[in-house]
Amino acid sequence: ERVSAEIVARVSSAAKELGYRPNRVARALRMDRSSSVGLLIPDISNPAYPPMVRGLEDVLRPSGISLLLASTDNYPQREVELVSAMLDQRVDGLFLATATSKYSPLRMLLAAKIPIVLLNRSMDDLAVPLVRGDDHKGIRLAVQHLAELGHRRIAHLAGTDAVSNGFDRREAFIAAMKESGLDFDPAAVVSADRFKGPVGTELGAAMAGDLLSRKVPFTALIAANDLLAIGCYDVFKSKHIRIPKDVSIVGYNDVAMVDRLSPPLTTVRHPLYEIGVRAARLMIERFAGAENEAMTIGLAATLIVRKSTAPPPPRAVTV
Amino acid sequence: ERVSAEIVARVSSAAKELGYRPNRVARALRMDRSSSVGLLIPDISNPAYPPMVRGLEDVLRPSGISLLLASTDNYPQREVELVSAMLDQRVDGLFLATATSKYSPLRMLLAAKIPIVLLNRSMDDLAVPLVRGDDHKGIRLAVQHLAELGHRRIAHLAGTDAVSNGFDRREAFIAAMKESGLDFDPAAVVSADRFKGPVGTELGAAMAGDLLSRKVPFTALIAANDLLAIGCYDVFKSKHIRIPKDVSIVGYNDVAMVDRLSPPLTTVRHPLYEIGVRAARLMIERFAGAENEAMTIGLAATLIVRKSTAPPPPRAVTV
DNA sequence: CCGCTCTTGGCAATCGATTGCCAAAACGAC
DNA sequence: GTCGTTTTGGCAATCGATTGCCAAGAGCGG
Repeated sequence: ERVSAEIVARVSSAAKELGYRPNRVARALRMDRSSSVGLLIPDISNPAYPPMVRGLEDVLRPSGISLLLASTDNYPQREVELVSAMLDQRVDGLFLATATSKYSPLRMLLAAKIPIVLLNRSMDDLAVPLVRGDDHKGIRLAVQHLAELGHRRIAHLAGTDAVSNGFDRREAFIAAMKESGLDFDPAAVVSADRFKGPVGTELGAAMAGDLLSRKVPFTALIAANDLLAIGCYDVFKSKHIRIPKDVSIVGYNDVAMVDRLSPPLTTVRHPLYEIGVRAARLMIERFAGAENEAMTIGLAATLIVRKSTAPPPPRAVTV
Repeated sequence: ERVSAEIVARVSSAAKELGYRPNRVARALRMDRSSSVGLLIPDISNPAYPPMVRGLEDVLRPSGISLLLASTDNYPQREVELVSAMLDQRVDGLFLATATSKYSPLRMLLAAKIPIVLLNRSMDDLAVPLVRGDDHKGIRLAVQHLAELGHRRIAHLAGTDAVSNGFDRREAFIAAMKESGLDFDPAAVVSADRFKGPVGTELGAAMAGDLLSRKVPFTALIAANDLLAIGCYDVFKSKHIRIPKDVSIVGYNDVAMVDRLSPPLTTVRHPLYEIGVRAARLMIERFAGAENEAMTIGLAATLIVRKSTAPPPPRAVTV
């Protein structure tokens, strides 16, 4: 700033010749800024997360910020341990894609005043920026699409209530059903909370089995996410229920490869990559001094119509 | 060690009461050990990598080692930048799933004496431990399976020569063809090097199109990885070539969801998760003082037979 | 030539934990 | 009670970069 250009050039060329590279650990200690951020996700093997991670990476890299990744498998205890470790490591910020709506033991740790950005899932009563997809709109699009095809009895495989996504999508489902004047039957909603174990196709299969055992009539089904929808494919196929001839299925997220299932899955496109991008930008703005405490960014959801939805058969399945 | 148990208890309880947590940055500076490691992969969105990352995570977490993740998209320059950044950050070790066989500008950086473990891809003339799947065996299993079904003319969609996997699988393919006494035709091998752009289904489609344009007869095809195989599905379907009736297809890796394609893909199971696990163990042993410099761990490959392979049709496709 | 401002170079403190050393205190044995 | 050993508390240096301060030197106008 106040040194001559010549000196600057001389010093930096000398530095280059000597191959000098500043020790970021020492700098981090002195400045109390590590230029690294932490990211907690449920499971990197769940196909919904890699695009989100890429979104974060792509924005953070140009800023020279490195990313510490960890999977929690939705275990609160592990989450606390991992957050503690990251805090001890003095990350400059924390991205959480693992938030639960109600009380989380994390709260205590989050009292630490490092910037936090929530991805996808919100936490009640916590003034923290959040980037999410528009679940209400997404579900409404799905319901409307099915209604237009002529479906009146639609079932829903709902995610956990503890997670805002699961809760919101179920609420949205109920609202959209009434809005569209369809026959909403509480018994046609199966909640993941009735089961245990990891979210995945097996869970979807178990839930679909539960739904069938209830004998509630339905001609279409909306799953809270694509993995659950795939579980339905498995169960329906084994029972010789044809998709979409007998039952229409709509997924959620538009995860990789669901366009290649048979039949290709109609699903709501959740902007996973974009969520990562926007979350990272929010964090960087925060680093730059912006006050974005309670800001929520809602990204549009769109319906991707493929081949798993069709007009309903004359008589509803109750097999 | 030489202090009374009572003091130890007193101190640690006091520490707990005060909520004392050691600052890992300061410790890292003093001890020159950060308890973090770096991981470079081509792209976390490529479904082959999440399982590998999980394998690493699952072994590193119990040891309290955190993981810095970065995707290079196979750009050597980005790789150099990311490795530099990680070195500046004083990671204790580096996992590279991005190695290229021949010269890489990375070499210079790797002169730094931090432990390195290569995943999946090897680097010529570099004494660094490597964990890989058995590509020769995997390809041989694929060829033998097709031979047993009665195929004699088999095509191969080969990966880049610059990457050991691509090279090895192609060599293995040629060797296995001769070994099995089949009709090996160099023109039936399409190399990814003839194209540019990211590895993915589009590349596979382009390669399959190239193969078809050559008019070499073949009744089966082995792709160097599942994504390429999926690209073939697209092209063949658009040309009304039926799988497996007209052409049999074998993939490689057994990535998530390929069991749900139509038809479900016969593929070689590459132990992705296990590679991550073993690599992490190698690293930890190294931290503990083990000398495992040039060790290579080869993990078994197995063939997963699904529905994309069948006996050849009476006459070979040359469409 | 003096006094002023602006540039340099140099020096010391700091971040928080680790490490080694030393003195003080406690303990045991003789 | 003395000597030797063990425990304890305390102190200082260190890791490498950042930050502020101060003095020496350069440059300029009066």
